[in-house]
Amino acid sequence: MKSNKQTEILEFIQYKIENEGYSPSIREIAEKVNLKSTSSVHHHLNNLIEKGLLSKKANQPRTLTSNKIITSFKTVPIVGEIAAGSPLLAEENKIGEVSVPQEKFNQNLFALKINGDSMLDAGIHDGDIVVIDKGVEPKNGDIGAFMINDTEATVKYLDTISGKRFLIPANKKYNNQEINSNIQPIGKVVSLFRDI
Amino acid sequence: MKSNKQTEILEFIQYKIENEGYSPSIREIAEKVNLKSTSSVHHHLNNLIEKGLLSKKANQPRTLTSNKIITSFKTVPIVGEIAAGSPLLAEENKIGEVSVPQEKFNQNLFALKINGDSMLDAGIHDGDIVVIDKGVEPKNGDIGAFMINDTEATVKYLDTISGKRFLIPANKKYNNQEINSNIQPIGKVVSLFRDI
DNA sequence: TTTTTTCTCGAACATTTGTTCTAATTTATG
DNA sequence: CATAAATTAGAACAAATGTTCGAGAAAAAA
Repeated sequence: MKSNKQTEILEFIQYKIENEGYSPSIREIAEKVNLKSTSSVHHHLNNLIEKGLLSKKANQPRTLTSNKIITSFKTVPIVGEIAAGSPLLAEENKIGEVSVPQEKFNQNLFALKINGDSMLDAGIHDGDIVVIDKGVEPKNGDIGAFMINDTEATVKYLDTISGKRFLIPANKKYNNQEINSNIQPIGKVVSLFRDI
Repeated sequence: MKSNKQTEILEFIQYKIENEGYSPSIREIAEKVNLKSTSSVHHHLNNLIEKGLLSKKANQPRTLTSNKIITSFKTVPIVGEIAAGSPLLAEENKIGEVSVPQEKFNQNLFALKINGDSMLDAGIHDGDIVVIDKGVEPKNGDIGAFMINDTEATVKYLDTISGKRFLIPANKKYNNQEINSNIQPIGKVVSLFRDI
């Protein structure tokens, strides 16, 4: 009962773009939603654009784009958790790609493939892919990625215990590691992907 | 002997579609690749279409589509883990969308938002999104999604214990549940997404 | 009811665009 | 070199499209 003309139009545009690969024309929209005049559609389109749901180029046919939250994706490189010697993000260390929604994409993202079970109790398994934002410095309680001795990348909790800062694994099999000058934060872990 | 101009055109079209959301016009292509005449572009486009690299609708502006396989992502609907009464995949129960790589996409995928900690020891947390393949029946040892009494959807391990089949949570706080006629398998859990 | 707002229609117009044709130019081929 | 093929240019045209305007119809508000 909630489907008014504008959501009908919006859905048709999205359907058309997704399935045909290009935007419908105003006349195609008019026919689809049973409007006899192109100006009626035009009116609704302007309304949808004002609401921020659509974009279009003036005077250019079939340039409607939906501002749906999840429209496009960007790929970020995946590197292995342990990089020996060479720079972590060097092209040689790239082992794949993972995609993240555009809305959370920025130039500071990359992904790390987890090696081992040191974060098991945080629900991060061996082989999982975590996405790291290099632009966000991990704070106490955060899960972050850290570079150790410029040779090894690792993912751990960060926290302060009696005045000292530690890398804290989420697995009792491993010990805390106090942060010293050999440990540099890379960024904060922001999402996780797993193939089961 | 492949024309450099044509790959230039093809790449511009793909770039434009990916970044602007719609196809370029012939004149826009001409300007971009330094051709002074629309007919020159027209000629190359027909050539690319003949090679099967492009498609377009006759006499319709900006309807070029690239036949490259990299549309790469499809969205699958997310529903909440507990759906009371109404069909699980009904439009009203949809609470979002998640994207999966095209190579693993098929019509049988949907996503479920995890509610609760019953699979905590399997690294599946409250709020995680799991992707389910309805076309794959979960086998012993698999993590599957199941419908209970046609009213509740749940994610559990499936396994056989002394001849009987059970839904097995990954958390000692919860008990196994023997499978009876009220429990129907929905599909197998194939991937997991988490925002941290 | 009256008034106001929203929606719709029809027509006309200007722009953008795809298409076609011929000829010039360049590039390959013998 | 001469010839053929491919590429490009220019112009003109027809079609598709977005835009605007005025007026009527429908719905909502007062």
